[in-house]
Amino acid sequence: MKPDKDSVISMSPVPLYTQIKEILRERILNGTYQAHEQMPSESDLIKAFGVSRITVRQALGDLQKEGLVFKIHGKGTYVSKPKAFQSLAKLQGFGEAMASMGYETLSRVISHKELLADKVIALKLDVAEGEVVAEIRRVRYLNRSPISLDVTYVPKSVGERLAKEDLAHRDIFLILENDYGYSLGQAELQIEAVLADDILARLLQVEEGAPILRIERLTFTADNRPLDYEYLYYRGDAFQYRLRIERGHL
Amino acid sequence: MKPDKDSVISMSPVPLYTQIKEILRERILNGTYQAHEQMPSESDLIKAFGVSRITVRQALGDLQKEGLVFKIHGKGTYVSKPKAFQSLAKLQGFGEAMASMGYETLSRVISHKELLADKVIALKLDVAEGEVVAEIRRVRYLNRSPISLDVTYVPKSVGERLAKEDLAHRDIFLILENDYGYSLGQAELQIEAVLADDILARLLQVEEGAPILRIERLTFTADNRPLDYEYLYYRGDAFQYRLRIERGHL
DNA sequence: TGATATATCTTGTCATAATAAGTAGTACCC
DNA sequence: GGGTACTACTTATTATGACAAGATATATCA
Repeated sequence: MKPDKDSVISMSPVPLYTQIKEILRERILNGTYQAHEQMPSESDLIKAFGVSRITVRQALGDLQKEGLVFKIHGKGTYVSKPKAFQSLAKLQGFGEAMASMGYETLSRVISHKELLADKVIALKLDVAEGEVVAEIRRVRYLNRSPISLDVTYVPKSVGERLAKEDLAHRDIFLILENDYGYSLGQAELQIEAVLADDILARLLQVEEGAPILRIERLTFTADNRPLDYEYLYYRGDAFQYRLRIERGHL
Repeated sequence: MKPDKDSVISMSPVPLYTQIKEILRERILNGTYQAHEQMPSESDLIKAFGVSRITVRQALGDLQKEGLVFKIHGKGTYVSKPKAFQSLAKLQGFGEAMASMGYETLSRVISHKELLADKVIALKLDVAEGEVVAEIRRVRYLNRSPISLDVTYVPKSVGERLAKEDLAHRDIFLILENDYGYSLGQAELQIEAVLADDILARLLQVEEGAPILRIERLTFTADNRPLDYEYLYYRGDAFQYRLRIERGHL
């Protein structure tokens, strides 16, 4: 029944439209579809993948939301300029964001321990002060250069499970979502500029006193419970945080 | 054939799912559907509006993207906590943001001139390279302490009008919206950490080499034309940029 | 009683199909 | 030659129908 054309694995638990989306994303990133004007029409894709229109449209619609393509009514679907002004206020892990732009990242876990929540962490994670929480420190690399130090706090139970995961290659966000079934919702960010102290300087291979982008991020599940509290220290010279925000109407 | 139940105007040029989305949004805002657990099921909405499931799902999906509702597979669709949390990544000027927190701000215009757009500015403001644009430099104070240097680029015509305004006490955003009738839409932000050079150090009364939060902001009107391009240099020790973002699902 | 099975809610995914509407090229008529 | 109408593309919208899968309460059986 299911014509497995073009390497779509229909028995996979991953939705068809997601598989197609990933295939198309790959083709955009590797240049099969060049910027501007490209992309086969919906009916071409229907024939190529042997799926229905609704599936193709959902895949293309998702890519459009991610900013990789845009559509013009009556003309077709086009590949966006790789300009990278994507990530419109989208909550992404570092690895996710880089991977979606075609970069490879690596993390090095420098510590993973349990400690007692202080007042701030208890408040943020909505646990009692003194309760045990997990702290994970990772240095993240992009093209072998250190980019950031991530200090992550999660509830004890989550931390225990994460201890068994391959944090060097996988994003915590993706593990939480795909493996643990958490549905991530909003996040609160707080951004400021600081100077590198000796520890940061050593880990990120910059001079002491170099500019550091310090981001505090509290991530909530879809039902608004805090799940993940992080301090991210980005090298100021190597990373820019881009986002798109809207003027609040409503 | 089209059962115009519940005031859906089927002959309108507005898509059905958009009409339904607006009706549901209205009900969420006016409290017909209260926070958490509410929202009729999809089949209820199908019967109530007399439309197909795909239409209801598109309406709910859009509302989910806007953050007003969230879904739980197998359980239902829920209204997100409204109020305060709704201001996810709201675009506002510095003065606005501070005023809403009860602080008073003051700006000092240190220069206001016209110049020829270089390549970057021309690209951002979507004008021809070499075209005349206005540049406004302001130092912003909070409690008599300098907080930021704002370098603003706007088209020549807007700059000429702004020259007559009281920029010391009024936000450019508010002038554009309230006096000039522009409707502001999205903005693209780019945030990075830099070190203060001698000019910044003098203007912001910090040491040379102090951490500076550098924000590049391109603001669009509601119909997506670039209107205002700014570089904002915030003192790292005196300001934090807070926002709330969402995880893009669907 | 307690564990299991079942029925029935819900949302998620996918197929097929019809009509509308925007775009652009072509053929036709004046 | 130039304007108009037609046609053949495209995406946009909506409908109907089916089955999958998560959640939950109920009923059943050991």
